[in-house]
Amino acid sequence: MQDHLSTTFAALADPTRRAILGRLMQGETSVSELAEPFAMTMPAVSKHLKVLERAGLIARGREAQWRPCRLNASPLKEAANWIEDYRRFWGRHIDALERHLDRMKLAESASKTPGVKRAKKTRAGAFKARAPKPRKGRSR
Amino acid sequence: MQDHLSTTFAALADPTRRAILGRLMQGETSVSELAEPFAMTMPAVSKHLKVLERAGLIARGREAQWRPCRLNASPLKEAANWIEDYRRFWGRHIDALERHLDRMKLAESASKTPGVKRAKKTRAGAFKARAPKPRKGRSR
DNA sequence: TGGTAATTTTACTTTCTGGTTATTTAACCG
DNA sequence: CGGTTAAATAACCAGAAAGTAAAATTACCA
Repeated sequence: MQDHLSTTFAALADPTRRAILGRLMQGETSVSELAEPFAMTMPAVSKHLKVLERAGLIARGREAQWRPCRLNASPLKEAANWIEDYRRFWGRHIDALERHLDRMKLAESASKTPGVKRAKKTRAGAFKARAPKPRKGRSR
Repeated sequence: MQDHLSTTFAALADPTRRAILGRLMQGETSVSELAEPFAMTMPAVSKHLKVLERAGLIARGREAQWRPCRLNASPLKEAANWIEDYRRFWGRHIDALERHLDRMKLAESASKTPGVKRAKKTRAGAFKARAPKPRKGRSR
């Protein structure tokens, strides 16, 4: 997965990991305390912590038999900066997401209904505006 | 992966996908045009687009045999909001990330050096502050 | 009607992820 | 010393991701 930003986003793409970061906002703590709210074994949490650590989102110390974890949010700054560039785009086409979610919901209930088989009615309608530069030359 | 936020972050955790979003900032375009900069086949790009679509980050139309893609940044808003909560944490412990990166770099070069075998000197040093509530009772 | 272009789908492979149980390491404590 | 506690590691597994090549779909065009 190579680059730093990808590692950061990948680390955030898990609700357990985000919850762990949330917990760490209120102060450094031990692994078992972090694990407690979750319905999973310690090694699983340990792996999540390793992912967070490799992303630089947490730092770990050692205090006798405990390995306290503390939050380090700086990689989030980089992520936030990346997202910032898109700020001027949310706001226009605002409801496209909602339409998307609606469609998802429909698709879901449709898939729950057997025998429907996805009617072939998906034609045109959206995107009548401009053709995307057909560029006849350069078949490549 | 279930939840919406995880889906969004997962979609962002790939440089190809982020580049596609970047390209889409300068306007809607066709799949083959999107694919052009990348050293991968069309089906691969098609899959990336599907990931972005399922995350609600792009919308797709149909114009004859083209399926133009357009950017929809609204899910990024949600992601940005989540990250915002951590803003007050970057800034303190600023250099923890840099230390982390340095350690990574060291580990890398160390692993390139055969016969070193990781000297046992990793004790204490960091985290002398407060023990994380040893809580003697409740063995559980 | 047949050809061609754009894109998706299918089928398959490889690698990564998130979880498990069982074992090991490290440090405390009596 | 031996026992207990905190955590990591090892070995394993199922399922998702990311890629490929080849076939199918869809619509234009002569």
